[in-house]
Amino acid sequence: MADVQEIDGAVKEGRRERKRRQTRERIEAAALALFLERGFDGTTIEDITEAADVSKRSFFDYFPSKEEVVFAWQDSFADELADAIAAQPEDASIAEVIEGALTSLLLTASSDPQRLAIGALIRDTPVLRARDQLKYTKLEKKLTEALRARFGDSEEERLRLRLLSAIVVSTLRIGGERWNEGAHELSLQEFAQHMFGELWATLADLGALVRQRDPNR
Amino acid sequence: MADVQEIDGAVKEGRRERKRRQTRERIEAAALALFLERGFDGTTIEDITEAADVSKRSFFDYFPSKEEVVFAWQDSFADELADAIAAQPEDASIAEVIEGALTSLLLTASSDPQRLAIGALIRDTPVLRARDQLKYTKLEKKLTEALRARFGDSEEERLRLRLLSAIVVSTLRIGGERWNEGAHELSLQEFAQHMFGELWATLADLGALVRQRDPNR
DNA sequence: ATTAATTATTGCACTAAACGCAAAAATACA
DNA sequence: TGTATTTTTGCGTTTAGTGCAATAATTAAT
Repeated sequence: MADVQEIDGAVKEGRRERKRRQTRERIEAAALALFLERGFDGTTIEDITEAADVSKRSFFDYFPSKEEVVFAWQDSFADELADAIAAQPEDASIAEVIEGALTSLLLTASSDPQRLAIGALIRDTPVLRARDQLKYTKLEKKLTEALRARFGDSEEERLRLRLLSAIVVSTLRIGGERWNEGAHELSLQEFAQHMFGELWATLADLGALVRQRDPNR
Repeated sequence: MADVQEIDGAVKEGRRERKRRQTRERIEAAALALFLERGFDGTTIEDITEAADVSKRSFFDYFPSKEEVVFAWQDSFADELADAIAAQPEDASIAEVIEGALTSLLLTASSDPQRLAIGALIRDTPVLRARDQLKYTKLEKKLTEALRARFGDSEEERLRLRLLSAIVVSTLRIGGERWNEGAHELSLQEFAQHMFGELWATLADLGALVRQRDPNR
């Protein structure tokens, strides 16, 4: 009764870590399934712990709150962004780097049905929607770091890159809202292209306007 | 015992409305005083209702949650923004309108010690900080509306103005963060001027960059 | 293998937010 | 004055989240 397979498997992960990871995954899976079925507010923590077969108290040993179960995964998105930025061609301009990285990231994310389902869940749950804003904050931070790493980190550039990051993340957010408002004749890729087109055009127009009024900057 | 003064006072506001308003104000005042004294989390709703001398249950008849007491007032900020936009000179460019309106709004807001205190409270209370993000959403919406009212509302312009609003609100947010990071040798007015200067310059640079790569837009 | 030290899991009691409901109090109105 | 309406309250209930101490599982040491 005491002997289990010790043969293959990860050499680094002891029984403790493995079980902990499994339990965490079990809670997460049970929670998401229930959320999608009955809604976030319609699911109590007890429902989750019963489905995952752990005590109510243990839930809080894995997640600090009910909301965190929904958002735990999404830190990875910001990290993927940093990778995507670094993966852009050497000779690309800053605008091209951003557009390229974001587009490829979007296409990847949108092909994951789980993510789409969670996105829908967040969209029609007010509490989650509020919390979701944090995602953009994180994204903005990561983007700023990634741009600094690639395009310089001088004191003068710092604020500029931060503003640029905020602009890009806002575009992403607004694009997301528009996309989810329905009625897309365009593919996601075309849509993204269109959004970036509008963004760059807006910047160019405003830039020209300001330069014209105040030429010596 | 039944006769109270009915002489002067508002003719439109009956005793009912007046008392209700007074109670609401009493709760609000008591809550804010306690929050500032003991912190948001360190204050229970019972503390508030005792100080305001109403039942615990009545609290929820006036405010849907503890947080709302803090944020109830701040809807007015977005409305003031709309007014400030409308009040800008006729011949001002869109950039000038925005910079003018926001600057005057900022100066007004920063001279209200109550607002500053609440701002500080929000800043060092995580729950409130998360909720505070909604302010920017509202601001963005209002700004978009105000700009549309002033600069046209064609289908092509809609997205552009929405992007611009997001950009401006982001600048406001980032500026606020920078300002609160401390060490200001500049006055608030100078600081705002500097932030907008950086914003317009960033837009102009990016605009030029994009036009140069893709001249026919 | 037995024992000792860590770490994970659980049960239980507790605080606090928020909601529903129906009784009681205050106010308006005729 | 009496009656209808609205406000306030008390009470019970649900649920999220915490603290603590006991128990169980795992790892490491002898």
